[in-house]
Formats: sequence, structure tokens, C-alpha cells
Amino acid sequence: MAAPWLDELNPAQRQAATYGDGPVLVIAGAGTGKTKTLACRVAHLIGRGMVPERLLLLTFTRRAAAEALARAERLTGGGLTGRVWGGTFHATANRLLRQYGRALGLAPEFTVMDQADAADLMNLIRSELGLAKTHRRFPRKATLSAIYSRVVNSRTKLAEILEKHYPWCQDDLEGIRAVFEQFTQRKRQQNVLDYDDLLLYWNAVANLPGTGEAVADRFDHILVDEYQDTNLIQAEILRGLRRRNRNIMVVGDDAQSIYSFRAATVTNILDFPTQFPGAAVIKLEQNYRSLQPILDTSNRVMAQAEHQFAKNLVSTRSLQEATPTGLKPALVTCMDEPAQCAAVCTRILEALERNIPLKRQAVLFRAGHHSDQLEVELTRRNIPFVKYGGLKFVEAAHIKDVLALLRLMENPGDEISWFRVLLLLEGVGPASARRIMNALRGPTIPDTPDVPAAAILRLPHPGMIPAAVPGGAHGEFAELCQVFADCGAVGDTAKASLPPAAQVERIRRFYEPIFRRQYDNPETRLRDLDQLEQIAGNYKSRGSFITDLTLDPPSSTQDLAGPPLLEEDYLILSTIHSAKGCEWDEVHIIHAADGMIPSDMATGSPQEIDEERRLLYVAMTRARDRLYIYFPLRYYFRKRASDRHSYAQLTRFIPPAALSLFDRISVGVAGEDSPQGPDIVTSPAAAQAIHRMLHDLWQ
DNA sequence: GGCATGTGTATTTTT
DNA sequence: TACACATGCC
Repeated sequence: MAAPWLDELNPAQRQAATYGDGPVLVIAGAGTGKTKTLACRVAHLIGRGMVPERLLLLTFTRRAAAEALARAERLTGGGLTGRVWGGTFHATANRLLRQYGRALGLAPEFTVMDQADAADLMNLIRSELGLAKTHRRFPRKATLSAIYSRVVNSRTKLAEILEKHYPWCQDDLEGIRAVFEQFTQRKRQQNVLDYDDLLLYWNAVANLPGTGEAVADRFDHILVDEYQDTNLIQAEILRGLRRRNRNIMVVGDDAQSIYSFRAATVTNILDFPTQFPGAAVIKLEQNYRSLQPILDTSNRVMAQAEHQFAKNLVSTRSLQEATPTGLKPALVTCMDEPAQCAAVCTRILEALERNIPLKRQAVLFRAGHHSDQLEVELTRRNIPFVKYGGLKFVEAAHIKDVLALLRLMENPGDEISWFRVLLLLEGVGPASARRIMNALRGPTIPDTPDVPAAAILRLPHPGMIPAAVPGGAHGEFAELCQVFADCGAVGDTAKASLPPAAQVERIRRFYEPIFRRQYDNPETRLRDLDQLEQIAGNYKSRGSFITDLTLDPPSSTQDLAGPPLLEEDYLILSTIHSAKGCEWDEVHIIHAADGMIPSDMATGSPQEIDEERRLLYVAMTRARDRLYIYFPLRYYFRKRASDRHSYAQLTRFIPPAALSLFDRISVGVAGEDSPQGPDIVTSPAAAQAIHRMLHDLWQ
């Protein structure tokens, strides 16, 4: 009965994996074999005779769930794929609400909108309410949706959120309130859920008498990864799901909590033993990832945190591998950003020569645009790379256009998709679009207790052209109707609808001429449409295709320098947030300057600063063998073509006392053609001396 | 009312 | 640099 793989676990890991029933909190430091432990626990539970369909594994990304389950699959020798419930909170909510949402009056065909769609709806409402052109500037759409999300997820009063996080918007409290009011009503009327709704509704269902029990009883065991980055609602969902059966294991590390901007609260992990009395607490502290010098510096960075829970990661690698203790991390002082780019490239190529593939190296940064210059330099040098966390595939306008068409067929009530689609037509602007939409409204749906009466939009039949459609757009509008009909989305006799990929193809035939009219470089964008069609080929239903794409969008731009061959070796560029849970042999952290890390957007409160510190900690602990931290001395102002610049300070998270833990290197560039010039210690003082000398000459 | 063009501005992190 | 908003022409 004793599974052989249990021998590969250390005592703490084994205790977690084989723990019996009841609540458990696993505090798992960086690199302590968390995924392995979770996988072993799944395998162990199955080995104990648990039914896979009755296990729920909640993770932060779909990839993390897939990884853990694939590992469990190998341990159990198969039979798990697609059976264990695994995925993000949001994806799981979506799945459950299709079945149980009716308990809340939610039709099972609801569609899901991402944050950008939510922002667009806010924008629409804001202009309807005339808030766009008031004398003062009203918050922008992205800000509105960020505020909304924060209010909902932290369940805090709007006024308080504004005061704490958006003080410059406080004067607009009334207007914001009005927008939010409309926003929630419209979503409800249109049978559309945003990310926050998914959690809210799941929570409501989980805590409903009767239905709540039915949902809860589906799961014998619940496992939750990255618990430090869950929010209040997520914790409430879990409590709701465990009213009768208390089998729950949460895994996390308070030192890696980096999502408070999404209302994640570290209180969840700290209060777990109170929420689930009698919970066992297991600590994993043996680090299998990084060499000791990397851990020494990481621990030092964390040691200055205001609040922290004594934890000292100790590497087991030097013992296991009988290697020397490894090199100190390098702190590379660069003259400016170009020098930083050159230094990074040089070291990456050096590592490649040491036979470390690009895929096992990563460059990490605080904000998506921090890698802009580096991307140019990498392209110039023909170093292929993939970037995680920047602009996403689904955020491209042309992809959104196609998705809007698909979503309309799934849910004709979806106002935002209508708006988007109608604006594609030649000669149709916001005003005509509104009038056309009004013409497409069907009979009024009566009031329900919380939703006022509304007329829902219907797909037009071919041949039906409302008078509101401007003359110039008649042809394209008729074509649009034909698309709906051909895809089987309209018509009395429910025509068998085409497979998703064929629908994308049909839409494309309609869209391509419009598309060529609208975009300057249609060819590159056309390739994206190919790709969308390819992805669609993996799905049987249109509904699951579009929902999956919004809940789990492809996280990297296929921004390969050179031909996008999947087999090719490529370097990883990633925001620190997106690097969570990953590891690489060599890690380069760029822009370790104050103002970048910590971001000067996040230095308002000690809590924010502490989170920025944890961010650096997360970045550092991704490294297995070598860690490089880069710090440019000068930043040039982009504004005007001048040589104006400012001097930066090294990130405050590496205090002078910690410098001895690093190898210190300084680099400058000799010139554009020799970016690999010798390492130089810069001396602005010497340059000044020349000026002084010259000045003295004519004095 | 649609659309092209011009001007000013504010810039994190993501399911 | 992209986006929101204003302006002016069809």
C-alpha cells in the first residue's frame, strides 16, 4: 500500500501529502516543493479510494493546476485526466454556475466579460450619464473598473476605497456611485458576468440553503494553492463549501503575497486556524530550488519587512549535489538603460555558451513596459524571446472584434459586443449604433425583485434591416445578419450550429474586408485570426471556446523574434507577478532602482512598500543557480529629444549592509557598435573635472 | 452624425 | 506612447 513515491518526500512534505481528514494549513516557502506535495496529496487521496471527480484543486492559474494534476497522473499511473476538478477560482465558478446559477435566476447561457469589457461598459454608462464632459476630469474607464473591483472584492464601502486608494477621485463619489449602480443593473439584465460576479455568484450559491449543500457535497476534498493571494470572497466561498465536510488543505506563503491590488488579503492565511478550528499547521522550509547564496540575499531582503513570520529558507542543494556553495548573486550597476540591456544580453549569451538553454533563463521586471528597450535589443541581436504578462492576444482589437461577434450569437443581450460589432460597419458611429440597438430590442422582460424591467436585444433575421441603419451600411448589415444565420444562431428551426472553428472562418469572411479597411498592417494581424481559428479547433462548443478564452487567455505574446517555431529555444521575459510559481536556472532582475522597485505608484503606505519588498523577494527566489540584479544609474527623459536625465538610487530593499552579499559589477557602454565593451566604473566627477579645467583656460 | 486630425496628458501588477 | 477628448470638415 505504501506508495514508492512517498519516499521522495521529506518528512514535512510527507505529513502534508498523507494527512487524513480535516483542515490543514501548509506554509510553503519559495521552492519548497509545493507543487510536488500537492500532486502527491492528490495521488494519495486517490490511492485511498477517493473518486477523482470529487476532488477540487483550486490554483492561481490554469497552468498550475494542469501541472500538479499531470504530476499526480504520473504517480497514480493514469486515469485522472479531466476528472479531478482543477483550475482557477474563476474557471471553477463558471463551471458550477452553469449548473447551479439558476438558483439565483441566472440563465445558464450567461457570457463572461473580461476587465476590458467591463471598463468599456463603464465608459458607455459614463458618457450616457454625461459625466464624460463635466468641467473636471472624471476617472478614466480603467480606473473606474479597478475601483469597482476593489470595492466588490474587499467588500469595502466605496467612500473608504476612494479615500485609501484613489484620493484624487474622492470628489466624484456621486458620479462613480451612479455609474456603478447602472453597471450592475445592466450586467444583470444582459445575462453577463464579469470576473467579480463569478466569485460573488459562486459565493451566493455556496451559501444558499439547499443548493449550497448540494454544491458542497460534490467535493470530498478541497485543495487550494497560493492561498496568500486569495481575497475575502474566496475565503467565504471556501467556508461555504466546507460547512459539513471539513476536508480542506490550503497552501501558501505569506512572504509571497503580491496581489493586494486585487484585494487579496494575507489575513486569509493568518486566520485560517481560526476560521477552521483545529486546523493542523505544517511548515515546509527546505528549499530545493536555489543555491544558498541566493537564499542568503533573499532572506536578507525579507528580514527588513515590518511584519513577517519567522521563516528561514535553507537550501538543501549544496548538500545533495555536493557542489560548491555557488556564486554570490551579482549586483550590476549600469551607466544607463542601454548599458543595462547590453549587460543582460552579454550574460545571457555567456550562459548559452555554458550550455544553459535560453528557456532556462529569465528576465524579470516590475511593469510590462520595463522590458521595452530590452526587447528591441534582443531582436537586434536575434535572441528569440517570449514575453509573459504584457499585452495579451485577446486584448488586440481585431481579436476582440471576432470574439464580440461570437459572443453576440451566444448572448444577444450583450450590449458591449453589439456596440463593438456595429461600429465596424461603414458609416456607423456611436449614435447610429445606439439607435440600431434600440430597434433590435424585443418585448420587455418584466421586473424581478432586483432587476428593473428591460427590453432585451435580439439577433436580426436576414432581410430585416432596421430604419436606423444608415444607407451606406445596408450591405454590411445584411451580411452581418447572414453570418448569424449561417452560424446557426438565428432562425426558428434550430439549425445545427457550425463547429466553433467554422464559425470563426465564416466571421472572417465577413470581417476581412472591414478589417483591411481599418488597419494599416493587416497581414500580421491576419495571422492572429489564423491562430484564433486554430484555437477554436480545440473546442466543441462556441460557448466553452469564448469563455475559456476570457478566463484563461494565452498569457504570452507570440512575440518571437524570428519565425514563431514552437520547438525553438527562447528566452523568457516576464513581469514579476506573472513569474509566480516559476523557476529558472539563471534569473536577471532589471530596473532594481527606487521608483521602479518599489514602483513609485506604490509607495503611499508602509503596507504597499512591504508588498513591493515581497515582490522583489519573489523575483529573487525564482533563481536556481545564478541571480543578477541590474540597476541603471541614469534614466533619460523621453519627453523631448534632449539629453536631460535624472539619477536613480538603488532600490531601498537592498540596504548598504546587504551589499557584501553581492558580487558588485559596474558597466558602461563604450559606444553603439561595441555594446560588449569592457566593464567600466563610471565617474561623473572626472567629466566635470574636464569642464572645470577648460573653464579655467579662459578665465 | 461620422470621421479625420490635432492636442494634451498620465503612465503597475491580473483572474 | 497610446488614449481621451476637442475641433473642423464632409
